[in-house]
Amino acid sequence: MQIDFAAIEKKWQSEWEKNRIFEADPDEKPKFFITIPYPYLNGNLHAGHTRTLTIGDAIARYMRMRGYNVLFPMGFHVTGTPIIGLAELIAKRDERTIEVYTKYHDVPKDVLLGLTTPEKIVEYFSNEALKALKGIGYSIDWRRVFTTTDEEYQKFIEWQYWKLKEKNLVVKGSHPVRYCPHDQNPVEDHDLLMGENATIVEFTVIKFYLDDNEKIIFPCATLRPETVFGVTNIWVKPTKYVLAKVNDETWFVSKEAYEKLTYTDKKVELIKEVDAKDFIGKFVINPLTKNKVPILPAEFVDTDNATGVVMSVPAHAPYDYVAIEDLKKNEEYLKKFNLDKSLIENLKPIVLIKVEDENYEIPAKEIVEELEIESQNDVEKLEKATKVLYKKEFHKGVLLEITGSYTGIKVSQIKDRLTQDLIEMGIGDVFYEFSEKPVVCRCGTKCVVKLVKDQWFLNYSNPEWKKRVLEHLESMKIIPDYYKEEFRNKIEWLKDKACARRKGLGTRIPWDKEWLIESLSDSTIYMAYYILAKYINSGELKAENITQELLDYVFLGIGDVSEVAKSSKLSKELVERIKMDFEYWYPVDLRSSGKDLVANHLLFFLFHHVAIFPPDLWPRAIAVNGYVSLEGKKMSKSKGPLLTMKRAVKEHGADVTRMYILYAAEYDNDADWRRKDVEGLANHLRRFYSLALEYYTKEQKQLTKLDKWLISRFQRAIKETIEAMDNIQTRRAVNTAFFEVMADVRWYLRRGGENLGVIFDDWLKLLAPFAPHICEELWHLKHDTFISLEDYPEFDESKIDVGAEAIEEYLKTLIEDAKEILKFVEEPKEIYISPAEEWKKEVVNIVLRCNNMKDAMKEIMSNEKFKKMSKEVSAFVKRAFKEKKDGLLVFEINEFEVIKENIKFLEKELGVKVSLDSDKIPESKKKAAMPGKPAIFVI
RNA sequence: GCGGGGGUUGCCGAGCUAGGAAAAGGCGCAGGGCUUAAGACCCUGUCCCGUAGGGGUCCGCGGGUUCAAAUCCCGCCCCCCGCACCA
Repeated sequence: MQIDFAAIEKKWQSEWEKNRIFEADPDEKPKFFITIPYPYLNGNLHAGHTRTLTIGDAIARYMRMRGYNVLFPMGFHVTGTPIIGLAELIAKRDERTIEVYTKYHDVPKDVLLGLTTPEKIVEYFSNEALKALKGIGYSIDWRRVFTTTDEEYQKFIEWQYWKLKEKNLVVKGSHPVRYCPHDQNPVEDHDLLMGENATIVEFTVIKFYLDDNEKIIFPCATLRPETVFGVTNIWVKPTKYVLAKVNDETWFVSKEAYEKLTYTDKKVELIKEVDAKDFIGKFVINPLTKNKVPILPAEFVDTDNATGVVMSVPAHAPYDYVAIEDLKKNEEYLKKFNLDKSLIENLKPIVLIKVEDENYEIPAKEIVEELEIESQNDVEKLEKATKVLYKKEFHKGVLLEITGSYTGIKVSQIKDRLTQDLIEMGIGDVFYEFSEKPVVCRCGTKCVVKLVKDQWFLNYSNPEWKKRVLEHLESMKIIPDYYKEEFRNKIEWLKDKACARRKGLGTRIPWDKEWLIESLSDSTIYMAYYILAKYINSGELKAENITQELLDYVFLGIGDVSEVAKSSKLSKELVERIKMDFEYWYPVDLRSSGKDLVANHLLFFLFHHVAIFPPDLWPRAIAVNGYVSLEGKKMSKSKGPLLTMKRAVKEHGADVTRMYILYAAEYDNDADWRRKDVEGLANHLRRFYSLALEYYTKEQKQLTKLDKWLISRFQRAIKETIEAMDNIQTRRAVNTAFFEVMADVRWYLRRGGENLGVIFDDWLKLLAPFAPHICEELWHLKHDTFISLEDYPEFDESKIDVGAEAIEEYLKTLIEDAKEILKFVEEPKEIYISPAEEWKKEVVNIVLRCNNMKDAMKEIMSNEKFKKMSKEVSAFVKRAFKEKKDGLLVFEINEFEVIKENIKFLEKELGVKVSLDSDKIPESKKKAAMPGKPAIFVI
């Protein structure tokens, strides 16, 4: 049947808008404030947005029908660099960009070419987004829309930053970034030619002093500073190094290290190039133990890794152990450096870590021997030995007495503490290095780690702040629940975040105007801004009115109305009204978002709320959903493929698009958009529509047992749908409310049901959150209210009819069994059916007697005749217990009567004459009968 | 490496925290019905064997507990995602 989805959708969208039914203001009902992260507008809204937003809208509509006053607002995010980047690419007529934006974002080429400034892009895409969001029928309160570059919004952001500053949560500091010396810019992943997987690792530098010249420092770099207690010597590569002035010290480092140091916050100056050979054989002092140890040559030293000077810990480092053994064996090499063999022979490994349950003499020695490592050239095995040993010691190792005050500390917990101590003592430092190399910029230049100085940071590492966030997390609802653990881990992992930028759209840091506030940091508590936005859009509130005092008062209750009104040049009444709005709507009851925002936005969302607002205004719940792929392929905004929201709606209709995306996947699972499946769903909806036309307005007849079955089954669907929606399981909800009910409807019609209309009022309501337009249209066949504002159906236990359900179940199995038998009979003439009353009583009695299935099964299974059919019996007993729990043991149904009453139906289904004459059934067949499974005999 | 999730029938996916028949629902495929026809719709089948409702196999792999395990316990293999200054 042809249905003009588009016309129906347009009609109701305009009705909703005209009647302002989604504009939410405080009232006496309980409130529900749901927000979805505003989309970033460097392109059109796509299927990914569609998923997150449709889930949000379905929840909003559901909660509204459940009796809540629901606020579902939306804004647009445009701060940051990508929009500027896009404007530049369009201005440059970048071919790839033009292709992607015309082909995938559906921007007409002539329009696209005009989008050469960030402002034009923002204007264009926000208009498009608005059209898309309205065209899919989201129940958004559009009076509150805004864009993050609005002057008023910037006032709000400034306020937020002042609050953080007051609490000392924005601090100055330095941080290491990947940096391209040629471009003189930090590099992001997509700017890299090589080394995308490299991370920045922090080496601890320990300053060994040259014995005969205390001014020269050998800065040994290590990832395991605790091994400083086991140093027997230090290694340098026999090649050219340099002496450099680093701050006020003289360091001996590799040439590469010198280069790298120039990008740090240290003052660095080259003194001269030196030959490492001139230092080999000399001694340095271990600054912590004061031990005097020799400088020795080693070929394995990589001058391009950290300082190019390393400590040797033969007890715990396989490389060091082997290198020393190599030296002992190679007299010629020793001679070359004028080294005395006895010096080497006297190097005794110093063990400083004990691994629980193991009794190694010298761990490195043992593993080297175990793996039969011959020399330091055996790199592959050495890497393996190192990895195995380090891992074991890191996880299970404990420091021995030799480490003095660190005795007993776990290796896994020592690094940061010891490094900190060393720095405080003036004998330590840190050196940042890439975890893998090379790291090369797109321009071909090798990247370095640069320490950006004097930057503003959000002090997320602040333990007090973290603690409060963690505590709040425990009281929140996180959906799905295992993401709570994920959040816990991420909160602990979160470090200080640089929050200032040179480039991009955004708000300037109010006390340091040369910096822009980084765009993730300006979108943390903006849900509060939706309250203001209504008044801003109505013209009652202007940028100049939005003073610090006003926001302090509205959001935090600080200050006095009269003064606030005066300073903000607003009426007292308006100030109070805004404040009351805020107090009514806040906190956010649910933030529903894509899973990509867990480790960033959602985290910051929590941190900033905890920092700025009192505990009763902290968010209550977070829900996380997965991505959408297209025909199995990952979508990409910048490369394609991409399906825009508008296109999906245009091609398939809003309701089909919504329902498909809600049904395609649950929670954080990814959904796949498959055109064929979408069309299949459209058919289902058409079928639903025509069923409604046929039965909804039809006059009802007297209710039969079958009708009661339908009603009973439908009650179960209501219950499960509500349960699913309360858990934000839209897939389960649609599956139940639509597909499973549909399956029951099919059976109902097949059984000759005529009163399908009895469930339709409720069925339409049940489906309204998912397919609101169609439901609204059909609802109006009989009503003149908005279904969107009706009460959601409630589970009514009194309508459950276990007896009716048992009958239909019974008939289904009976038909199934009979058909199974009929397969084997060539020309069936008649089928005899006879219930097994005796066995049934026996089993039912046991079930009634026993408290649980386990005991019942034990008893039943002790009977040989049941044991033979353990599968069938257990199934029956399981059902019996379920029914027993539901209050009635429906297997009390009179099978004989049921068959008798439905004999016509059975004959129609089976295509043969059905008879209830048990005398005609041979004993052998009667034996196969079970409770609920009558004896069947075909002639 | 660390952390989170997961491996179920041709596919997508329930079920797995309360152990109880090859295991919901959707898709696909095959056959049949309806229809002038197509589409839609309805029915049946879709692990293997079977001329009586049965038997066998089965939920990543290997063990164990139990009358009974996809579900509980132990060991192993494999896959996906995050690890940041980017929205």
